[in-house]
Amino acid sequence: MLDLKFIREHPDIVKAGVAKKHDQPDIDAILSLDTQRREIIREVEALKAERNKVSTEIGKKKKAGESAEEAVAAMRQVGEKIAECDTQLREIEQKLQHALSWVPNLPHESAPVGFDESDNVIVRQWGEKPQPDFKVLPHWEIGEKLGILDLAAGAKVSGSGFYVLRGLGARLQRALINYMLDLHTADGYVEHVVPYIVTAETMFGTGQLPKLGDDMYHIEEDDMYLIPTAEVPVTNLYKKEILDFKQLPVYMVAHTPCFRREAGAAGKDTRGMLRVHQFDKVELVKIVRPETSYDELEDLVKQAEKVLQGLQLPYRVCNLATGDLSFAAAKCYDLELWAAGVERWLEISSVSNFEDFQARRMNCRFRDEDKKVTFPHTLNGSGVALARLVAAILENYQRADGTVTVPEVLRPYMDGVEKIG
RNA sequence: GGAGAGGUGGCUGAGUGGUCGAAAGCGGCGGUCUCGAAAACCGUUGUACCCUCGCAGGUACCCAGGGUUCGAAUCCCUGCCUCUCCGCCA
Repeated sequence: MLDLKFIREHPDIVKAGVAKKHDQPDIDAILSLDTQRREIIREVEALKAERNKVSTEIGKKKKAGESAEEAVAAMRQVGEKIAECDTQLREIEQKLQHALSWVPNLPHESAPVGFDESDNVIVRQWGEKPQPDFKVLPHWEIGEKLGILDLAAGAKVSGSGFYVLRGLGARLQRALINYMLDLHTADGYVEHVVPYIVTAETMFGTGQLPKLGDDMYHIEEDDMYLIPTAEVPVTNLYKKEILDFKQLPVYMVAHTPCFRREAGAAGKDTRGMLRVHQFDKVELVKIVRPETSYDELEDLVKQAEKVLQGLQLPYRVCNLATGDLSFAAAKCYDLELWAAGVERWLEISSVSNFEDFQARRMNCRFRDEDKKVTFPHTLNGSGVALARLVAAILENYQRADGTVTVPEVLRPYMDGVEKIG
């Protein structure tokens, strides 16, 4: 959520910012509602001040045994007027809140202005694409051959878009999870186990609601949502809190499944495990002082890169164009992993700075050295997403004889197994 | 799921429908004292919004939302959460 005061004082900046994101919320409507709101507040507060004053006097008179009929009658009328104004005010504030909740975060100046992903800027690339002298099979083929990936079984149980890992395939995923959690916790991120089902309010806090409601699984009976990312429960751990500045920065990590309806993605990546309704992810979340957030963002990207470097997987870092930024993000780097079988760069991590956008929605604040209460900045990054990572390993570590080498860092997590098949 | 109890400021905990944003204690902060610290003493100690250049004002908030009333932390209704007991269950 943007600061209403900021919108009021800098409507042109806001309009230009949302335009860069190719969104068109009605900023003028917000400004007009804000004006109306303040007018009514002034009116109703003056009435309330009067009522409070006179009511106190009535109390005193009654105590003294005097009659106060006139004042009571007058205040009854004032009370009616107050009720009217309050109703009006509530309506306006609801409208304002609604309008405000649909305004995206503004992009940071260092995000390249552009329409979509084709305008993303490649910042750096790490590692060499493997140059195999044989035909590398896509992960779904090698996975099925080795008996470690069963897409048909996933479809049988849950329909398309679900996968089953078996034997060393399942073991490989578990090894990856442990490897990543160990890596991050060693660097100071505190491990968490969090709920996978959250309330609508929680979804609002990180900005998934109201705009992205269609992409999530909703449990109607309880009005609860399956999390699309651990970012949601982990960041919201701090909603409605006032932190002490000494508690910052907060570094957290959690492994969770992620559930996505992928509405609107029909027909894309239908094969394999590149776009599925459920996948696991290790997520990093930071809550930091505003003035440090862009340094923290760079560090967070490096933290995610560390995972891929450890696995010796070639990747590149992209600075997302404004038009490709998500609703809540001010700046975002994507990590894209090269997959030798499908011969594509796979988006495997998204590392974003939300500035105070989420904090304001969650009402998470901190008290600084001068006791001033302000919003911290929140960041998160995948460290990293699993299904695609497993896919990329099956492809990049594939050998001509149809076996797959286990990346060295994972062997301690797999009883020393060096290859699958 | 059933029965009961309860939700008050950072914490503990008081609060007859009127002067209560709320006693008291603890904690925190500032000061006096001290070489320094502890103790003691004094002072201070919520958030949001409206208004103002600032000072000063004003409004709201005692889990949340409604209601009764001239006036609600206090009375009524609904919801949520916590605790205890029972049932069910990994």
